[in-house]
Amino acid sequence: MTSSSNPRAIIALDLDYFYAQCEEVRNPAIRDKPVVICVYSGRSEISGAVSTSNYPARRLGVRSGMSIAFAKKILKDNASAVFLSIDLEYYQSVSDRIMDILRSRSEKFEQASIDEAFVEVSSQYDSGYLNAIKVAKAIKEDILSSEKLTSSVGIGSSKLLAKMAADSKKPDGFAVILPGEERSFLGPLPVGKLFGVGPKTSEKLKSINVSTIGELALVNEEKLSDLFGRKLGPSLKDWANGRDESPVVEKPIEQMSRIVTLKSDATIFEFQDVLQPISEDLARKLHSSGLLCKSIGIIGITDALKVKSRSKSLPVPTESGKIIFETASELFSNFFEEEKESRLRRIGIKISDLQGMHSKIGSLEDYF
DNA sequence: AATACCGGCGAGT
DNA sequence: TCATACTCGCCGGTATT
Repeated sequence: MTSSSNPRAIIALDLDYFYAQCEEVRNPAIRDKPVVICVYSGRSEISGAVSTSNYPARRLGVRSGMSIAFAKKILKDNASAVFLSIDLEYYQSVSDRIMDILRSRSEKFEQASIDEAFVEVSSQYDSGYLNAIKVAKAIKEDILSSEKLTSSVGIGSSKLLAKMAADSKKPDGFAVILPGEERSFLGPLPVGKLFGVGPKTSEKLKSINVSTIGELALVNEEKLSDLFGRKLGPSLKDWANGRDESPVVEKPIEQMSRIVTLKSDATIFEFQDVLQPISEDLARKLHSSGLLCKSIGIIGITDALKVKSRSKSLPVPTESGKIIFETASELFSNFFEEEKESRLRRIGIKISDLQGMHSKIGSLEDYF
């Protein structure tokens, strides 16, 4: 018995410069001006980082992740530039409305982030993706009419291809990679454009003379495994060849975290006031999702910006803010005992091993 | 020998 | 220039069973 099936038809949707565009919709007067969305850390008047910006700001050199100070410097002669503090709740409410509509209308849907989603329309497959194109255009127009937001969409035979298609034409873009065109689309692109390949991986690939995705596609698999590990190595080769079987499926929440920047770096455990509210926050979020956590961790970012972490799995899953707080406190005390010289700039709590409230896991010994 | 746990790293939005 | 707040996946090492 042989079986064959059509390629999948997947639409990737990406809301353009999402946070900044939400602000443009809320206040149309700032449209066409450089708009910078800032995460102020509270250490000084302007300390903090740029979350994102609109295209006028980007054209002048503003980038995600740069310091607010640097963005202000770049825009210092631009009287019209607008710096706004991030308002995540507002963007989340806009996102929720859009995602709920898409989810309710799709047979297969996956929200990938606050501003990205996949819709699969394989069931009405045609070789020119005419149906997928029609659906994608309808989605774009829906979002434009209901929320006044532009978006970029890509269509391809996998999530990877659809996503990279969407990325290739931004903003307000529309790109289709037909089945069979995968390699010719990917081949000429620099490896850094491949989803999952960031600066570190690019650097390593450069060291073995691989600079394009087409070159990566030809590298010996064992060599990639040696360099990048048994999972990532083979995946890189697959992706570079346009192979990606990952399904369009909504993923359950796996972890939640909260982290804050301290007013000044700390060398001892003295953060009850900081940990208390974020513990309660996490407990509330857990409870509202109907989940329990089985492991609790702390995150610290040192003055040298190195990430430190400690974690502990619990004997019994919890949703208690008190237990989250007490466990995190204990982990921080232990951490500073082990690393007396550490100065922490940012601290946070991560809860993971999330499970449904009524999942029956474990044996009798867990209860007695 | 398999599985679980732990801390670190990399990547993405 | 001076560096946020999240999420996810994977790695190697070690402990547990």
